[in-house]
Amino acid sequence: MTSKFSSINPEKQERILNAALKEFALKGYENASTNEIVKSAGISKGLLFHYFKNKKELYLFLYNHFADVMVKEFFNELDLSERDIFERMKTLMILKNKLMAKHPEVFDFMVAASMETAEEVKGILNNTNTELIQASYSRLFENIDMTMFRDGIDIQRTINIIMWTLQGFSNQELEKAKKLNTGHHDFDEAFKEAEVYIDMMKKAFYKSL
Amino acid sequence: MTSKFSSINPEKQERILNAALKEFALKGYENASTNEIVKSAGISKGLLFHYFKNKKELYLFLYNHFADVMVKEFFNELDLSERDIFERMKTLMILKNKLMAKHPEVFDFMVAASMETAEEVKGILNNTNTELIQASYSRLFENIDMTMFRDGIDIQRTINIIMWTLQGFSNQELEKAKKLNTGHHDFDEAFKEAEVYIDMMKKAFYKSL
Amino acid sequence: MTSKFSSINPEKQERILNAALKEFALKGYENASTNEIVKSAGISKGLLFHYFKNKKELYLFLYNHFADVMVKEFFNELDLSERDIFERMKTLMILKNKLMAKHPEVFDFMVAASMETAEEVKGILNNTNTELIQASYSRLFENIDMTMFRDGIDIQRTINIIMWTLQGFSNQELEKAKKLNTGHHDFDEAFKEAEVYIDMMKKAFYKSL
Amino acid sequence: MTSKFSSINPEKQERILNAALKEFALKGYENASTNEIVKSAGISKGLLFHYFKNKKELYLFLYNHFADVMVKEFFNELDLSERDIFERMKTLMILKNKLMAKHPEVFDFMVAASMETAEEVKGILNNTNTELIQASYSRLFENIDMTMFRDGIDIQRTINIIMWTLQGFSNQELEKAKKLNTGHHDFDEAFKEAEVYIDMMKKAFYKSL
DNA sequence: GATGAATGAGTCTTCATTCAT
DNA sequence: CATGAATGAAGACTCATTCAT
Repeated sequence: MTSKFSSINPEKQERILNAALKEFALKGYENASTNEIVKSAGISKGLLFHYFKNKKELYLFLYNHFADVMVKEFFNELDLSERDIFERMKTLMILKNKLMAKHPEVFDFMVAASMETAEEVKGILNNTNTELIQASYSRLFENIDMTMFRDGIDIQRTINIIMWTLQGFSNQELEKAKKLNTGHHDFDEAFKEAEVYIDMMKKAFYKSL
Repeated sequence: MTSKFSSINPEKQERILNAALKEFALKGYENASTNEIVKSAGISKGLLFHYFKNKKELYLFLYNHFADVMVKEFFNELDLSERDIFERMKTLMILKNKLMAKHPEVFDFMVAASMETAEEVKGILNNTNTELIQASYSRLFENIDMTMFRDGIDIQRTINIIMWTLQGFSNQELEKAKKLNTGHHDFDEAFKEAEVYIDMMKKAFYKSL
Repeated sequence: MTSKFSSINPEKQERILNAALKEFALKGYENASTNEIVKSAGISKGLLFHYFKNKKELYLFLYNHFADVMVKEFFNELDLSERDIFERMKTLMILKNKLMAKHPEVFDFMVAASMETAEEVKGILNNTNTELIQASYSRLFENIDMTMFRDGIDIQRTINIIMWTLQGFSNQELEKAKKLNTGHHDFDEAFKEAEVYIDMMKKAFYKSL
Repeated sequence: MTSKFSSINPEKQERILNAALKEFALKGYENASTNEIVKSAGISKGLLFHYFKNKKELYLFLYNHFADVMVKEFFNELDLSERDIFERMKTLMILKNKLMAKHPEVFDFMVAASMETAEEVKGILNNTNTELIQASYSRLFENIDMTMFRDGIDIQRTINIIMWTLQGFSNQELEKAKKLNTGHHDFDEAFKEAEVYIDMMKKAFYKSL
């Protein structure tokens, strides 16, 4: 079914994908209008349903497509040879920010999708969702240098604390940015602040030199 | 406009509020049907729009009403005389669980509301949202005993680490529960696990005895 | 669901019923357009679906309604005290012709309905169909005078021959009328011709005087 | 227009014809989907409309084609040298049953076509219809032995009575079979029953020996 | 206050037909 | 010959909102 779509003019593909992405990101699955999508993609009503047999299939295709795109771009740039967990997390946060700045609508869409409540789409999404995310997440903590942690410490749980802390911080910054909704807020300051947290956690969980 | 509603038979008020709560929690703002609401509230179409000039106003009223109810019930039961931050956070988590068990639909609604993507409602909600949440959040960390923390430590940021960690843990447990969707999962075990994290953080951030 | 419809302005009821009747008779179930129905009934799109929850329910209501009307009108006027089978069949044919002249669209609709192939509607229709028709048909042959038939003749099968013959004749005349589609063709002649067949059958199956 | 079609690979012709036959028989004219036809015929959309300028022409071609096929097969096997009307009618009924068993889809299609309500197709069909049927029907009663009938009897009308009776009986059996929708019902019994009617009519209309 | 009939723009989806390749 | 991308009108049905009663 999707082969039809994959084999057409890439420029048109992109137009359709972007139109759908924006509409779904903005309005959610149920409320998004296929009418709006075709209008802003500049194609006819019939054509959309020639490519995707219904709204749901379009949505799922979008989700898989962009999840793929983002995950690939992410791991392409992520340096997994860095074995210090904090360095790794720092580059990870920077990378995430770069991607968000580069494809903000894709991020909006993925976030909206992961919160999607529409019955029709919820189940299927969660499955694909977790597969991808679990596969990806586990890679983030592969091959970490454990020798740096204090002796006797519970490393697995410590990693969790580190992760939750950095996530919490990251979300806080995001919220701030959204509130100001000045397109770009001061990333440098945010990273300095992140370093402070990292230092606090190093002091707490790493062997003291 | 809402004065009309406030001055009617409280039993009918509740019927309407509950009908709307369920419908919005289940289907989200856009997809919720005023038809279903009036049917399950046992009132006429016209009457609903006599009380609330449109769907949006009804939604906002609901949100404010139940946010109020929950926050009040929360702080009613929360013991702010306990000055040890970990004890406070522990009772806070327990309280949250109790409230979720007692009013699951209200929680569903509030969560759904905070994730609401519908344009019409998103903006306004966030405003009200943050006012309440900021007012509430700041109270949670009032009058904490700072003397327990290691000397020279950055207390404000340490509190953040503690909070983010416990939130992260809490969310993880919620996700697990959702995935199993057995009505109730093993809370005792979860609390034991929480204590492990708390002990780790005490060791890291409190003065060693 | 139908109570809504039954309780409105009878003049409007009739407008809707007639509009739907014509559309369904002309185009069949699947091809009939609810758009056309509302347009020719002079009501809004929403209103039709306020009365009938979908096209199918409207169709079924129509069918039951007009089957009822026709059967009632039919048996109201049919004289079941006449015990001679040929006299009875003659009056029956006359009556059928009168009804067809009086409500031609209803007849078109009922005939079309009984031939309806649309899956959605076929099953349900056949049930109601046969109940009504069996109940009606059996009454047509109640209390016939059997003493007129030749001795030793198989009366039940003879009645079948009579019925099939008169039906065959009736259909032939209908076909002729349709082909000429002059609104009215010469009924008198047709009845004289019917009498000829009746006389032939009397000679064949009745005792000779 | 049809010359294009007639001059292509016969195997492909048959594939297209059968695909269309099935679709039209199953869904009726309006509801049949040219999409389904091309899919199940394994040809492209454009090609179908290259052969037949539109859906209607395809339908009409099908109808004429299969009417021809059936009529030819019918008269091929029908023995017109048998001059006794009842023997002729008996073999005719048997033949009809054999053809129905051999080409059920064709019969379904022809029956559905003769009941077709779609405006576009109704008129044209009836014309073609009657030409064929009249030409065929008249042959069925050619060269019948009139000497068997009672003296003074109206032979033309008697033949009608015989025909209508046997048609009526045949339809009744078909209805029964449909109601039971066991693929095959007891034909032997049906033929015995037919013989009973035939004997009754012989007694009534033939010279007594 | 209370009712529910009425509206009509909007929803997704289908379909015969055309035409550039 | 043959393809299948492209069209857009039409399909059934929904829904928040209004208003006469």
